[in-house]
Order: sequence, then C-alpha cells, then structure tokens
Amino acid sequence: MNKILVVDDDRELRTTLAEVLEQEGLPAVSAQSADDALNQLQQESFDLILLDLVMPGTDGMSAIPLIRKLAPRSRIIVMTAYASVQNAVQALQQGADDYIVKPFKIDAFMLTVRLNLQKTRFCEETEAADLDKIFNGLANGLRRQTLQLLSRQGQMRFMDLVRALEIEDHTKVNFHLKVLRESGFIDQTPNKLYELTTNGQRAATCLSYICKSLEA
Amino acid sequence: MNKILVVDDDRELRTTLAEVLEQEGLPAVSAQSADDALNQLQQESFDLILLDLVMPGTDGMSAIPLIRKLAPRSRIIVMTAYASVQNAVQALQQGADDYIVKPFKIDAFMLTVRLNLQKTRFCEETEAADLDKIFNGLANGLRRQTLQLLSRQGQMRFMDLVRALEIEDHTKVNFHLKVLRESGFIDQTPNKLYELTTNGQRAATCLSYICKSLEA
DNA sequence: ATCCCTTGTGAAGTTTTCTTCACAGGCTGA
DNA sequence: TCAGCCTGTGAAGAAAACTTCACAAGGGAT
Repeated sequence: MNKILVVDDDRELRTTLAEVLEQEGLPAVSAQSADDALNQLQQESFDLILLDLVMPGTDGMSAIPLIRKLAPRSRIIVMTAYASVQNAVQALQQGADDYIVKPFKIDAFMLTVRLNLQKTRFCEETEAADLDKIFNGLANGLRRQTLQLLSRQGQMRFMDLVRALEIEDHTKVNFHLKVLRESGFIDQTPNKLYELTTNGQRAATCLSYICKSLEA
Repeated sequence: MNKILVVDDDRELRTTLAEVLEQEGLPAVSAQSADDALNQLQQESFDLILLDLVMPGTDGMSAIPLIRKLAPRSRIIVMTAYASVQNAVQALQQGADDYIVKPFKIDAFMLTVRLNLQKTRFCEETEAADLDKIFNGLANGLRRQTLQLLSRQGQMRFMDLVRALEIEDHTKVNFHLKVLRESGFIDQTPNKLYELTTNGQRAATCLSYICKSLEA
C-alpha cells in the first residue's frame, strides 16, 4: 500500500526524498527521468507520483499525459520552482492532481504527500460505497424536487411536502423519502419534521448551482 | 469578480496579505476574527477565503463549517503552521479546499491563490443540458469511471477502456457505452476512438465538482 | 489461410427501482 | 366517541436498468 514514485533528474534530491519517505514508512522508488518513470509504471503501480517538471529528455509537463495513460488512478504531484504560476496551472490542466513549490522544507513536503495519500484513500472509499447512493439519490426528479424544497424551507412536515410536490399518492412520496434517508440526504427530527443532513445540503447546493447555470 | 476575504488575528499579516492581493489586482477584505468573518459573509460573498487556523475566540477549525454554511461555493484556504499534518487533514475534512503552510513566501502564497481562483472559474463553466440525463448518466459507477477515464485520457480505444476499467466482460462495457452515447455524453471518431462530447465534458466536470464537495 | 484480437449486436434473464394498493395506529377536533 | 387527517408499513406488480450469453464481421500477424 501507499507506494510512491519519485521522478527527478537531481540524484541527490530524489534519493533524499526516497529516504525520507521510507523513514516515514512509505515505500518509495525513484526514477531519474520521465522515460525511466514510464518504464517503472509499466511494471508496477504507484499510489503517488512525485514529478519534477524540469528534466532533460522528456520533460515533466509532457510526461503527465503519458503517465496518466499508464496510471489513471495514481495521484500526480508536480514539483515546480515557484517562479512560474503559469506552469503549475498548466500541469494541473494536463492532469496533475497537486503541486509543491521548490525549494520546500521536508515538513511541507511530507504534509503534501500525506494529504494526497489521504485523498486517494478517501476517493477509493467514496467511489465504492457512497457515490452510487448519492447519484442514485439525485437521479430521480421527485427526489431532486424534495431536496430543493427542503433546502428552501428548512424543515417540513410529511403531508406539506406531499402537497408541495403535487403528488396525489402520499405513499409514493414516502418511498422516495425513504430512499433519500437511506442515502443520508435527509433525516427526521423527533417531532417527525423532515430536514436536510449536511450531505443533503451539499447535494442541494450542487443542484441549485446546476439549475442556475441552466437558466442562464 | 475574484473577491477575497483574509481572516487572521495578526493585524500585520492580514493587512500585508490584503495589500499584496490588491497590488495583483485582486480586491481583498480582511477580518480579524472568525466571528468578524462570519459577519462579513452575511453581507457580501467572496470567491476565496483565506483562513488562519489559530485565532482567539472562535478558532479557524470550528469556523470552517459555519463559513461553509454561509458561503457554500467559496473556496476556503486554511493557513496552517507546518507543524501539524493532522490539523491540515482535519481542516480539509471539515470543508476547506486547500491549505498553505506558514510561514510562506509571497510567491508561493500568490501561486496558491491563483490556482484556487482558477479552480473556481473552472467550476463556473459547468452548464448542464438536462438534469435527468446527467444524473442518470452519473448514477452508475462504471459510467462514472468511464467518464473520468475519458476526461483524463482524451480518446480511448474500446478494449483499452475495458482493460482500464478491469471488467472481464466487454459486452457489459459496451452496454454502458451505449447508454453514455444515447445520453449524448460520448461519441466515436471515424477510427472508432471513444471521446467525450461537450456535454460529456460538462458531466465529467459536474462529477468532479460533486466529488470535491463530498470530500469536504 | 488461419488464428486471434477488436468491436460489436441482439436476445434472454436477473436485479433494482418505482408505482400502486390495502391497511393501520395515533392524534385532533367536534 | 367518532370522523378524519397525518404518518406511516408491507406486499405485489410494472417498468427500467443491468448482466450474461451466443454469435459474428473485420483486420492484422504469421
């Protein structure tokens, strides 16, 4: 788990970084060029790839899409001299996930590494378990209306909701409320009022955002 | 456009930062405490909020969810002393979007600011065609992975896609590709390469937007 | 030519999601 | 107390979504 690939033409830097990572219990492999890195990637996979932008041979920037092709799931952190905002933006647009400004302190470096590993873990968990429920929750028109209503009104009683939605059969609404509850978008106060959970608020925000851009 | 709120109890730092931002053509307002910031947010909205974690009164960490409530679409960057990885991770989990390690150089600071503004702009580009179609397209894990893959890779051949998805039965992938095609998310080049349509790119953006807001 | 990989199609079957209906306990106001 | 509304549950059927299987045309390499 948590394998890391360090790509830098500066021998001293890349070995230092690899050592630091190993000391922190993170298995690290180093590569001296983009091509070297691409070879490594064909043989094994890494969770994190630290990539220098300025290198002889294939440079880091052009390597990003190639790396992405071989390792679509890895996180790519580019290491950039802080002169160039432009460069860093471009790298992210090419498919990098994060950047770290050179020269950096080891602490800052480890912070970036840890946070990005954290994100890979989170992505994996979310991807498997929750996202299905979440998108399933939003995939239905009635449920979307419900979220928007609750977002506007705060709390609502069941039958008020049914009437606001203009649905004749209240059990149909009930069904969808159950789905929303199981998706973690809504819950009920002790006195039976329905309200959005934190996740539900996020979903509603996202929805209103999308709707707004539709109107424009 | 691009309004920024600087929240720090250190008077000198926050005025310095605000001045630097103004010099770069970015309108900045400063707040001396979390409560002060929350008041500001009730009156006007900001694209970016720079938030110190350590402050007297309501501390930055507990302020994050409150800020999120008032400004769900702003980007929050926490400023953290680089001692504590734990803190930064926690801040991101609370709903922050990025972090910058104190002390920082002005160049590194501006880089972070610029990149995050870039990201807000990217989010705003999203325009949806049809909500049902989009959410239905996104309601399936395989289709989400496909969109993300194509978003990263640009164009892919069928079997490469199948292998990247690690699905044994290619006809299953075919089914979902058909759904995506019928939803108008992908199409095929004359030489059979699959690629995202404009709508597909929007959907992929929407997807990453939702994922990001869920990460918080 | 032959073999194998690519890129499909279509139908049948399975699973999930959605709708409808029958029913029921609790509370409220007359 | 009784009628009537509120807030549900559960089962059954319909519809949609998804998976699996059988098969096949075309292209490329040996």
